[in-house]
Amino acid sequence: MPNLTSWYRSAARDLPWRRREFHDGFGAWGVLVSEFMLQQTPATRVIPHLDAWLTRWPTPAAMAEATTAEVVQQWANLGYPRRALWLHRAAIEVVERHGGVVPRDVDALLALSGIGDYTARAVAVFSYGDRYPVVDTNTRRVLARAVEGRAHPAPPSRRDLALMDALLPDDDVEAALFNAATMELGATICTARAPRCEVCPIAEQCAWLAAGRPDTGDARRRQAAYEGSDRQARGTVLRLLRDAAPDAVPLAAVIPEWPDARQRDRAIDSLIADGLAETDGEGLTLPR
DNA sequence: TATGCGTGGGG
DNA sequence: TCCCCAAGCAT
Repeated sequence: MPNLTSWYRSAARDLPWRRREFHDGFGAWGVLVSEFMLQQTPATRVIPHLDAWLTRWPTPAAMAEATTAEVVQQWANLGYPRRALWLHRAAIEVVERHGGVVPRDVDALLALSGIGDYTARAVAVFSYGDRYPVVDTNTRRVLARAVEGRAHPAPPSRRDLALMDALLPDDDVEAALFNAATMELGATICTARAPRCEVCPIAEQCAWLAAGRPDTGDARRRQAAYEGSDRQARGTVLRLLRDAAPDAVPLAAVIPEWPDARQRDRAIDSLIADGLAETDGEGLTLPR
């Protein structure tokens, strides 16, 4: 798909982590932080937080010195606050195992907390310029459609990596561009809900379009309802702790109005178990 | 392999 | 309005 990278060169969004100054200023640490934030959070929501984060903690060593409470509070409303915990742990591991330098080796990256197949290769490729397949949800959707002729990708698997690897150009720089271009196409043109095939640069090579876009409206596994869920309870408790920090909230004042007291207590217990909260028996706080 | 894990914007 | 889903990861 040779027209994909040429399309990317002209159509790519101007995102902070794609700018030269960003890489010059924050290096692989900046890429790592941005990738953590981008895990399941839209780019437009990440942008306002990224600069503040990196200004406060410009290196892994700086962040390793922070408390969990500070990190969770700075994470604010980005969602999935366990990511803040994992990023903090990863910073500490980078200091302890790698002298404060984000590793280049994919296996070393994979061994860091909160880093999986996507993030490890994203850092290796987008920061260090090495040649690996970078496969995220956008890439998997583009491959499912363009190559396999299906509206939706199968669940993530190692096969995605092999498929993308086979499509990657030999040259490191071109391969990195191809990775980024595929993700960008999925994010902006080949979207999940309303793909804009009319302006797609690889429409002529797309198996799904050639087949008449079968199964366009098929819904996949439904996300569990959020209203009334344990996750909502956890989110509400944690917001309370963030707003109160560094002060503790008396246990009796932790969302006493919550309709399901057992669910509330379950949320508190699970936050403590995750390391996102702690208690002395009287109050609840973000961990010190 | 399937599930749990936040939060908010857009169709 | 409601619902889909978003640069995933750990278990």
